[in-house]
Amino acid sequence: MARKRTAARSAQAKDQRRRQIVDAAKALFLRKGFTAGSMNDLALQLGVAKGTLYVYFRSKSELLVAVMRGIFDELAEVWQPILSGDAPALSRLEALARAALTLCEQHLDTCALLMKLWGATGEGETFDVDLTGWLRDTYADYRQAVAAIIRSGIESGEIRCEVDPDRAASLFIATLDGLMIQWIVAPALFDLEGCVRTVRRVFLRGLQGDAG
Amino acid sequence: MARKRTAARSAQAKDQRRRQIVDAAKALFLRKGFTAGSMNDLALQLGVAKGTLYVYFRSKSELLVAVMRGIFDELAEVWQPILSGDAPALSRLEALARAALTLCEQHLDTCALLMKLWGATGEGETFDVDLTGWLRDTYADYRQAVAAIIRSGIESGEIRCEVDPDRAASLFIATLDGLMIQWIVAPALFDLEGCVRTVRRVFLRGLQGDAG
Amino acid sequence: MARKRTAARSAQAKDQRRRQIVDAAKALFLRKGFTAGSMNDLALQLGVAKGTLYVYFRSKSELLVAVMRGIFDELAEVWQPILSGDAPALSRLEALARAALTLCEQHLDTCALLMKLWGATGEGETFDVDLTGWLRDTYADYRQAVAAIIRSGIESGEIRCEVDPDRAASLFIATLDGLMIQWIVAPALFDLEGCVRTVRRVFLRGLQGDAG
Amino acid sequence: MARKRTAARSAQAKDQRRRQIVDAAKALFLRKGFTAGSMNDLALQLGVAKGTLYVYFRSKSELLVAVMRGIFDELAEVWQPILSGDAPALSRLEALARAALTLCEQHLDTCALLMKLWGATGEGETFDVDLTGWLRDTYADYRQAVAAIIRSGIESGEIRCEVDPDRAASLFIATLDGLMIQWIVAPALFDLEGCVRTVRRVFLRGLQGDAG
DNA sequence: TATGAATGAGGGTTCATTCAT
DNA sequence: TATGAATGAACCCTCATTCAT
Repeated sequence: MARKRTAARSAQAKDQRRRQIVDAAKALFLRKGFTAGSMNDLALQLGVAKGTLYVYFRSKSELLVAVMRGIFDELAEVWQPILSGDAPALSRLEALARAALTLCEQHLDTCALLMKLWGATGEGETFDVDLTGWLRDTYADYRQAVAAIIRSGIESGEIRCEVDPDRAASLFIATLDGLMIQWIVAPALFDLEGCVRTVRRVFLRGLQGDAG
Repeated sequence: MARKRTAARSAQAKDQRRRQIVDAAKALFLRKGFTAGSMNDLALQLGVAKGTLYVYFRSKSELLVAVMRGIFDELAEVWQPILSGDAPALSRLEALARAALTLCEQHLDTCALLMKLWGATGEGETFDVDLTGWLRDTYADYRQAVAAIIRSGIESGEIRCEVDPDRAASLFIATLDGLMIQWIVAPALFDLEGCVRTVRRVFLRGLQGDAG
Repeated sequence: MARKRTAARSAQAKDQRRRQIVDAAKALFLRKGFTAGSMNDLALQLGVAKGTLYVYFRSKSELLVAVMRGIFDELAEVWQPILSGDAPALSRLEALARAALTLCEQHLDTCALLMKLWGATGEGETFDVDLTGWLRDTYADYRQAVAAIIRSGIESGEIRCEVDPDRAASLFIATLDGLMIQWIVAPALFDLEGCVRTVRRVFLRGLQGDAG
Repeated sequence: MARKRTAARSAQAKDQRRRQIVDAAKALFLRKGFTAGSMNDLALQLGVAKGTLYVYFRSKSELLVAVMRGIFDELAEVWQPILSGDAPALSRLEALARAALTLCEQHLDTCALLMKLWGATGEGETFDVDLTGWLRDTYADYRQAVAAIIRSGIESGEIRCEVDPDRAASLFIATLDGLMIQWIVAPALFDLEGCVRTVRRVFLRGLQGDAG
């Protein structure tokens, strides 16, 4: 019994340590990029020995995967409630846009990192993990979820029936990704509400039935 | 006279060599990314000595700049005629989208490189050149050109007057960038005409006046 | 406790390794000069990996500083007792000369290295450390110490009062440096006692009061 | 006849070119040291192609020899008249010291270069020319010339007979070399007349017969 | 004679990773 | 579990030298 508790506590401690490392790695990769950010830097910043990192992650690549997963988990956290909600389609799309862009605004650094990491994907072609594949699957999941919303909008008459739900979902996500890029390149130029309003007035309006 | 011709021939040869190097660098950076792609690889691929590269480019960064310039020059070549044309606004926007996406389709590698390089921008201390600034300026130029088209569309009544030209231009470019990303991540899923059609049916339709 | 002992042993081992590297660097720089002697050579000679050197010294320059410090420490070890002794001035000066020249004789290689390193000082942009300044200060220290001896000799009547202690100290050190140079250039021609005798018969005699 | 004149003119032009290169090399080696100063720099500074340098000098080492020869030639120019003059021994020695130190003062940079080059002597052990040997011979020549003066001073009774002319000559030259070193290390501290006066008051006084 | 593109060995330095402790 | 010394391959870049023109 005592043994078990100890083990549990230990497992918990290990998890916490892992998280600390991932957080530090996130900050490091953001500052320096994946290739340029070194395990040495990371160890120094964490105040542990270089070898310790390899107790928790088998390689630098594995660490990269953990960091990316963390980023997409954050997005999932804010999107999931909206995706599984039952509001009208157009307002759910607007909510998704607002949620994604809010996340950008709050964690512009994280978004920048996403771009950096994504540029690193496939780099050196020797990753232990298929990052590109994982990214593709993640994108597909989101597209399907958005397409489902659009499809429901078409059924309810909110959205014109000639719209192809899958393609429109792609376009929707593409728009958000593209806005994120611009935000990163020129942070000063953007404001959340302006973007959301334009998405509503142009994109969502484009989806809308003529009666709308 | 013979001297002059020789010099001219030599200058031409040098130019050609430069171009060869840039092309090879483009391919290399695409495959491996900027940081991971080494000058050694590049020399090997070109079948020249490492030192030769430094006869043509003072540093790896300078090579990167040349590569990026080349990419944007390609885009400019297809966009410029459309931007300076006098077709109706909506059809010009559609033409821009088709041109950009066609370029993506034809040079998916180049697009991927663009993303990679962009992720690398600012990575690792400093570049010899302010790449980020240059990228930001280039984006701004394109945004203004698109905004001008939209503005003319509003004047001609093609586009609804409540649309903010600058924001809509941002959205337009963002959409294209975002589509490019998806294309890179999952090349199999996309087709040019489908994308253009969706841009027309959703985005452009969203811009259109009610009369359209 | 065991931990502590281990740490102590480790620190000691590290110190020893450092010393090994400095010694090997001394030998290398002597043979090839600072710029021409490479870290590669050094590693090969020590039988360690190139990277190992950078565990102990951050850069080649830092290694150079360590080497120079070592050389001057040797000199300080033999001069200090004489400088702080209380023998008559002239015999102390003779002792200093003999000590310095003996060191030259025993470590002709070290002397040659000193000259080489000194020539390298200021060579090639910048060192991490102000070697030239350090060298200048070290020289100044010795000059002052010698001047103090001469001054005491003047007070005791051993040395003529019209001698300028500071200038004479300079001349004394210059003579020793110059002899060192000749020794290095033509090792076969010199013998310790001959030099010391000539210093006594000419230089010290020149300092002496007429009564001497 | 015309042929001959042309050849003469050409030879003259070649000589002039050689001198230009040596001068530029002197300046370059002074600034950067021998190893760090590159043929590229040199060509750039001269405004000629890299290959041109190899028309006049077979290698970098040969250039070094030319530079060193030039430096010693300057010294020879001021010493020769004194050496072959017939003034009293002590005043000739003083004249030599003044001449050498004046040269130092006027061309401190050249002296510094001498030290640098000298440090480079034997560096890499792959010189095409035996620089060390040449330097040793040059020193020997000067020592013999000075010894001859001292010997004549002994004969005339100016200098005490127990002085060993060869050793004293060594000491004399050593003193001048050592002063040069100090001058280079701390230029601010030295003045010509002070040095000469001290040489006279201490060194030459030490040589002098008791009657002096 | 003069050129300058090309070379390729070698420069100092970094870094992910391993392993004995 | 945690360490950190050691590794060695790879990094970008420099440079004396050559040779076809």
